[in-house]
Amino acid sequence: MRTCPFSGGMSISKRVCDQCAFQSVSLCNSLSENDIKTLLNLGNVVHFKKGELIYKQDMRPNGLICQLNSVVKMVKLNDHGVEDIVSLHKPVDLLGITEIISEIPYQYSAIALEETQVNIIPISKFINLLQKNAMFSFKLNKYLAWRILDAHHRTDKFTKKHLRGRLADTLLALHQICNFKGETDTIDLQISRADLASYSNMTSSNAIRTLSEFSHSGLVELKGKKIRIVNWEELKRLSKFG
Amino acid sequence: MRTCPFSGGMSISKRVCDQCAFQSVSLCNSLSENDIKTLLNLGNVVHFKKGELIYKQDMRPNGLICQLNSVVKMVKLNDHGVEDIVSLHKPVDLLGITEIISEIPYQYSAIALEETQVNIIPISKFINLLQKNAMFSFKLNKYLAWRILDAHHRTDKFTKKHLRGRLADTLLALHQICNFKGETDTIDLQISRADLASYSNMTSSNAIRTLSEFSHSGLVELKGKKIRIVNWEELKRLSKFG
DNA sequence: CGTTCTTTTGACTACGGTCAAGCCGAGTGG
DNA sequence: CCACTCGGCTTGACCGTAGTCAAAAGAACG
Repeated sequence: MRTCPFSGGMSISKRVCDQCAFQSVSLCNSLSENDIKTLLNLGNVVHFKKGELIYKQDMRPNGLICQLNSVVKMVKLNDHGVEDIVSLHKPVDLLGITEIISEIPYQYSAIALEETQVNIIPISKFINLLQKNAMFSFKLNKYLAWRILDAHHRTDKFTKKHLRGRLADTLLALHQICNFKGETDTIDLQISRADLASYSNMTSSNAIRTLSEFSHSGLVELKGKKIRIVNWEELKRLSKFG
Repeated sequence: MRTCPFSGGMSISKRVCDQCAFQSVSLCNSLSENDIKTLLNLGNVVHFKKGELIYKQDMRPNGLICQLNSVVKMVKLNDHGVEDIVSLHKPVDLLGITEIISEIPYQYSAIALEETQVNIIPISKFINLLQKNAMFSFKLNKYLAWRILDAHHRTDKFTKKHLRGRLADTLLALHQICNFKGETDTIDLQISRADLASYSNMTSSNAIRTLSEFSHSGLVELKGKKIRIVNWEELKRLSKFG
């Protein structure tokens, strides 16, 4: 089993990346350990507290963020001034890379869900690396291609599935996002029901309703914000179509 | 005004690419004329008739398709065995590049809407170019980044807009797709109402209903498959939110 | 222990999907 | 030249999924 051994360019711990779902694109699928080291050597480490804003929508990027420890959520202001959750990122991943490469302002805000460190790589150094190192650039193409496939998956999720399917999909995705902590069946993320809902593109009323439906039919067990997946098979079946 | 002067590596005609909407990603935004020439020199030209299948979903790619002349539609089989339209591509564009880079089977089928020529580049030659030429690889990163942004736009279209907004968005996109022919206000594409509907993620009943609503309120004029956009401002307003 | 925010549940509403019938237009044959 | 047929287009009536709104219960914070 391939491993993705990074944590902040400080200490090197093991993180299993082969479990990465389609939905949680990992840098480790395309970049080698040395590639990531090369990248991290260009930047410096910055500390963020729980709930802190890493960068803000509409601002111009001034550094590529390499997320090293905890889960980061991407949010976007909707027409009603509410922040919709767009995606969740687990370590190791690159934040804001699309905007940097396209030379546009951030499309989303990035928020650390837990206390975390990130590595910030100056844009010029990153671009220089890409323009000089064909193999690195090639691997980044692979990473971006996966992000495209992931985006298509997301569209399919929202256009082809009903409440139950979307929520099941979300739960499986959340599990993939936070399973790097070693927990097996339990989703333990500090996200509200409203976040859960907007990640599934539904109202929180419906997310809660559907979740309690899952709970009553023995698919999951709810303990506050913690969700334990009981019936994996049925949940996967629902996420395919239900 | 920048121009994108390609047609099949055979004769060189002018195609304006600066008009490219966000929705109709063009290769010319990221690759230079010389880059595209370099690419085309690796492959050979193949001719396709109107309605002909360029490649089929679930098959393994055996060449990168560079689309040179006419509009190509991407379709995906849905659960009911019907082909949903996923995207439309105008020249010059690369088809199946995501699958080739990710080394997976085609996610969609590609169909030529009109008689056309494509340039087919052997995968090994293409990969070799990427791995050797850092600058080319870098520019392809830009292209893929645009595709990611485009995919996000698509998700937004489907999750945040109602029938009218989605259809307005589709009409503006279709115009961008086929305006390379020189027509100014008219969308002249050989696609059925059902295609129009599935491109807008709605039933054909609703696409037709909404289209005739647009027609009655003077937004568009319908002449068979041809759609002439009359009230651009209102259509753009609707596509933002309606 | 009260204030405030989040979660939960219920009743109502509306957007959009389903289904079916009628219409139009192109191609075919009498 | 005019029925006839067949496929896509159009419209209407009905229904189901999911959004809105509100009220109450619970959790978190000082």
